[in-house]
Amino acid sequence: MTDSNPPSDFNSSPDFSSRDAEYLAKLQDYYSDWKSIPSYAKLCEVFGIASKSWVKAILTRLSEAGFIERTPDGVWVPTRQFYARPLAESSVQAGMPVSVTATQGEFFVIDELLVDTPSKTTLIPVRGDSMIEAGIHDGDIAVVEKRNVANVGDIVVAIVDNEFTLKTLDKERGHFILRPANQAFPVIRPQSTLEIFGVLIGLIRKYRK
Amino acid sequence: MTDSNPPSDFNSSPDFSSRDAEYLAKLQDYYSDWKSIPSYAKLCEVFGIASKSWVKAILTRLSEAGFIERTPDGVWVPTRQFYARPLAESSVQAGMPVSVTATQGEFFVIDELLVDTPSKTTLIPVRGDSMIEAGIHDGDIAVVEKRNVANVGDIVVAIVDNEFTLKTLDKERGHFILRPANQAFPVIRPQSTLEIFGVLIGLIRKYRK
DNA sequence: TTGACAAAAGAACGTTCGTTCTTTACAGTT
DNA sequence: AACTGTAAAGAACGAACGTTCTTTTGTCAA
Repeated sequence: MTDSNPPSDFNSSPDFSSRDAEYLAKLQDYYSDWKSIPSYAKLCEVFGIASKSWVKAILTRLSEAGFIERTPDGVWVPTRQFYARPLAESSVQAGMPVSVTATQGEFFVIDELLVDTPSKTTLIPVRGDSMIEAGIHDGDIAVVEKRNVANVGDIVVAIVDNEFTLKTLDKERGHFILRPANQAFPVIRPQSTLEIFGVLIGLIRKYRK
Repeated sequence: MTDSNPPSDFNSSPDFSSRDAEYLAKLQDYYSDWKSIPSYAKLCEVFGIASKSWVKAILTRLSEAGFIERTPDGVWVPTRQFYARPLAESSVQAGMPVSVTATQGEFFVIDELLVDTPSKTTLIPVRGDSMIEAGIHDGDIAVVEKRNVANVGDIVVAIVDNEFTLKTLDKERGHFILRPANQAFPVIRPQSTLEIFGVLIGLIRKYRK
């Protein structure tokens, strides 16, 4: 019974059986705990079987299905697909509703989606409401790429009078200014030079918990 | 010369030398490529040294410094700290500026921060402006946990008349309703039963590129 | 120039690993 | 009851692995 009961609709590798999907789930659980794919002997325990050669056969099929791969040194490692989050094809209309059509689409790893250069990226919690009209709320987490240059229109973390602040960078009569996205707050016109700490490249919000 | 030139200010383990920081960087680079910590022999190449026993000594120190650990089976695995993003202690005041004091604080892995149960979490792009007053913009990515129950006040992805929509769940005279966060849009009062696809647990925004 | 110590190398060894090949168990079909 | 294919088990083996212990190299201070 090969693929008579496919595990899900995002894989159609011919030799990937529904039982393999169970093995994949167990491997994903183990990896989620330990961030490592263990030896064949250990995988016997993880999979609940007793045969190393069968473990190898399973991993080979998981590899052909694109969930894991081997380094040039023969070490099994996960692929993107292994631990990625599915991105639904249908977007939700926050405006008008749209038909429920497609199911599974692309995959994304959130971390990789938001971070280009990890060593230069930092997370900064946002306090206050001065950027609320830009959809940046108190409690949001700003993903900031540290660099001291920015373009007009960028939202930047600037250091003004030795203080951090998050504002939109703009130019007024040849001088850089920092513009809040809240009419209750004043535009900041730095007296001396304007020092840029970094540029906002992403935003994270976590609800409830 | 132990720690005469510390690698950075977020670690003060007594036996963690500045050279160990270089080894850590090389290990992080390798791990970033292969998502795996290889054998001691391979690490000799990675570190540019020739001694397996010295590799072990290095890994032991990295372990004591909290960057890696061993599974019960002896496999080296990274800790959170190994590949985490720093979270600045000072928040940025989107409102009023705050002094620049602290430097490095906690660490977070964005993926783990936003996702509790990977298998039930999906990403859905947001289209339209009906939730804009909740700071949810066109083009944002909704992190949605798939489940069919929700509480009043939750922002939910609901299926109304076979259509997806993102709204705040509310109750009106004993009936569930879906409330937009934009006065230009109408409250949705489902005729039949209201089907919940999932609950919004997070939001991601990516600026520019 | 000797001593002391850290950094690194090297050798030796028992264990574990992945691989290959052969064999068994089981279910469905004829 | 025999056939067929899949799923799994098991044995055997050389290579690779981690560990431990000993030795060398380099550097600074006395």
